[in-house]
Amino acid sequence: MQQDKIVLAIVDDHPMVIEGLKTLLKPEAAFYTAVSFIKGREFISFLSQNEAHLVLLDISLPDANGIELCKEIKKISPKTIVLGLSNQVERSIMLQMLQNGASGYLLKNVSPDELLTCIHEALDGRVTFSKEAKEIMARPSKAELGEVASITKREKQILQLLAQGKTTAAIAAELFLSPLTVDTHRKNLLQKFDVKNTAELLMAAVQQKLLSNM
Amino acid sequence: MQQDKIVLAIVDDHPMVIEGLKTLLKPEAAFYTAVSFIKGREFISFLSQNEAHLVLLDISLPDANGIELCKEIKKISPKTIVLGLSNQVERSIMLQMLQNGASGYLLKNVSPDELLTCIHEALDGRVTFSKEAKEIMARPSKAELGEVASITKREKQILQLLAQGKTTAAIAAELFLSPLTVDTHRKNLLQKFDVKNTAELLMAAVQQKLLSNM
DNA sequence: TTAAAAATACCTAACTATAGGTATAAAAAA
DNA sequence: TTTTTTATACCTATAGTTAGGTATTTTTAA
Repeated sequence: MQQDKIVLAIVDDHPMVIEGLKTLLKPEAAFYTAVSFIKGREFISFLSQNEAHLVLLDISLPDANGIELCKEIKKISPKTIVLGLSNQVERSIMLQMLQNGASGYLLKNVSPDELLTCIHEALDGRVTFSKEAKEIMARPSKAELGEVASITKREKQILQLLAQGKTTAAIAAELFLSPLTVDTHRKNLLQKFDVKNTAELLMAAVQQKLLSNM
Repeated sequence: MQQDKIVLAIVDDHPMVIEGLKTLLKPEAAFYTAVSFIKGREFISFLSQNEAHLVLLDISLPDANGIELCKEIKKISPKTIVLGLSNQVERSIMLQMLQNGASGYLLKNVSPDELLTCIHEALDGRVTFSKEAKEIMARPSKAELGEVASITKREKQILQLLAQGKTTAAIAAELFLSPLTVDTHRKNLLQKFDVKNTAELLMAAVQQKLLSNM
């Protein structure tokens, strides 16, 4: 009773990672057909004509934002299971991935066993994380799954000015606002990013590339 | 005329990268014996008892600083050729690696062909870079062209902790220093970078790529 | 082996950010 | 059109940073 193989896509700009994943998947090669893509957009093209059951999606691709890509994938093919794959250990990125429909998140130091376990779990419809990713997710945090940092225009603007070392008062003067208003925005940013001061806020913003592209 | 195989070591905490590299090396398996290590220290132990002709050394290992590790390797076994391997595109890291005796640097998006070419070149005694790494080496950074604040080890350490949102008191506790000392270091940093607060300091540090590696 | 640089530690006072609220009007979404 | 989100503004306290220093010891480089 031979059923069709599961189509497993790998999207990663590093050939060695692709090869590594393929090798780690070999023990179960009987069940999977692996296809791989260096570019995020290539996979989107593929997906519009073909089917993929599960995709291991690198978050930091040169030609696309992994988080946006995940959203796009789920829009084109809602049944495709997405597992985020990255070196990035930011909890907020993981949360954003889940919000955009991902079924889990693996850090690139995943062990061979974990990799296969996570793929099984994801194919069974469960949400899954690699060991280290799980630890990060377990970390206590105010930000719940529903309220992930999506910042408003005004907040982005204030973030930018904070990054220039400006004080609340200076920002207020520049934007013709009350310093108290600026303070409120800053406090909201701290809450959204789940950080406790401006320094940490800016580093989080840098990591999420919120400061470079405006 | 069968000569002994070249011992090629891979030091990387990601099993998938190790597998990927091994797969990419397969075409020339006749010439190489590949050994791999998840931990930097494991390789150091190995090296004290065995020989390795070339090592592909991941720069960002959890248990060791790649740059320091490179220095250590060259001390134990000066003949071992070290090729840095990383996702990190910081020119300063590459330069530090070379200073510590590395024969080149590969970014993890290296293509299969490049990988083999670079290994050949390194074994021939030449200094070698992957395509993208070469590009980065070719353009001197802003940092090197101009006004770079030269900061001390201690200052770098404190900068890193400030980037984690830690307060003077917290940093002092972590480093077993007086808060007043930490404060002095922070003040010196502000002066060196010619900025007026921690937020601006961190952004300047990010721009000069002083925070990504330690 | 000196001189310079780095790391250490202290002081006072002023300034700024952070925590934990509340509240209202104007835009956007549902 | 109602509901939700965004942007606005305020309050009280406390915690933490910044601006001016000075000064000793320990390392590193010349």
